[in-house]
Amino acid sequence: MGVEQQILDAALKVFSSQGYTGATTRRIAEEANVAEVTIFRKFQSKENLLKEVLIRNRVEISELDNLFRIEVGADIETELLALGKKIAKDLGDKKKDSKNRIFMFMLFEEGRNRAEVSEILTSVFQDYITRLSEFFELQVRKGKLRTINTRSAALTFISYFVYTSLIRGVLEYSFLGNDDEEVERFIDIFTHGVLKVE
Amino acid sequence: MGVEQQILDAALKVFSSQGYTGATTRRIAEEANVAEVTIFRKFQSKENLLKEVLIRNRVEISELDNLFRIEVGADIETELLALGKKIAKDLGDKKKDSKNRIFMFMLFEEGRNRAEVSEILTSVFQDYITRLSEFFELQVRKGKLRTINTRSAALTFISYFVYTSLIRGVLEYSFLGNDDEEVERFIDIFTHGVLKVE
DNA sequence: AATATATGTAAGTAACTACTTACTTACATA
DNA sequence: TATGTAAGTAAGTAGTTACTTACATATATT
Repeated sequence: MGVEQQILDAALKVFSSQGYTGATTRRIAEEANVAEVTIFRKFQSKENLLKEVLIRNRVEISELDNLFRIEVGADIETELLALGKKIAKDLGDKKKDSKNRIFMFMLFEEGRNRAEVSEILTSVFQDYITRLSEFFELQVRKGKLRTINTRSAALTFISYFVYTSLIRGVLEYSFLGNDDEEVERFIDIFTHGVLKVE
Repeated sequence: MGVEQQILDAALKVFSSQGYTGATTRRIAEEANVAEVTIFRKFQSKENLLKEVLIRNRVEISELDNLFRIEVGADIETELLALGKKIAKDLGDKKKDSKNRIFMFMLFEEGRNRAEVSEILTSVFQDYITRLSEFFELQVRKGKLRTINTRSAALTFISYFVYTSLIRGVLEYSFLGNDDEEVERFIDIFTHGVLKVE
């Protein structure tokens, strides 16, 4: 792996856990197993390093495509469940080689003060919502879902997964027990609603 | 207003917008219109100041009580809508004198590294979820809601409001249009589900 | 063998930050 | 009037941080 990539990976990791201000170039260099000066030779400044990390971790449409390529199940609930589990896994994934979505949460804070960050967050969010909306739209046309506002459905869906992933990283001990069971209960509510039908 | 309170208010504001590491005692002093040294005389350290801010902004049970005191509507959907609008308003409120909920979002970041912060977040989260669960539990017993996992319902509900409030503060221009209409669409989905019933 | 390139080591700079110390001013109360 | 208290002013300390400079080393290329 090239030195640039080592640095980018390390930066992603340290920015994620310490935030932009909290992350030091020294710490990033340590994590990347390079000399600190190498960071400046390759990326000029900490600010620019953040930008590069941002650019290279922008969610690729192709990645999203992959996420939405789910097996067509017998019923829509099964399909939604499969999609939900996939998204939950994707968001919670902490493996080094996978794009670290936790990074996004650092960005929520940074985004309030840095226009470039806000811009990227917006585009990622937009991609996700659009993609999900299209999926729901399709299901409505197929007659599997009722005629709802698909963007609102997408937002409801996304909210649950991003938020639970967020709190999982923060709360002392998670009351959210097993991933999959929790997702199943959400999908149940999302599919059928909470209302008692007489 | 006493000097302590001025400092606490300023700290809340600056911590919220800059994060703990990004906030400087100098900036807080400026915002509070006091000399920097006064902060240290009153609160000893920046760390301790954060703790005090945390303690004094802990969501009071009585406040939650107030939030859940909603009018009993004709149907459950109307009640949920009223509750949702109230929560959205509470979370989005940026008035100076109201407890600044944006602060919570800073805490999500800080909570990953600071046990005291995580502890407080956990208890606030727990309070909210418990309170909402009880509300749903009651509605199930009343026969207004079907027999669902009420904690999951609460989590779904909370997720939507916290997440949308989060992105509203970050994203460039909000695609989320009007508050109330967006909430209405969420409540529709939450109540009836997305499934098409034949 | 000569040279260029990529990296490391080490020392340093300028700015900033949390926090301290010493002294001053304003005001309330005894 | 004298004294205590809460606040300000100002200067400073010690540590950290982003970033620079100068020099050394190793490896690949010509």
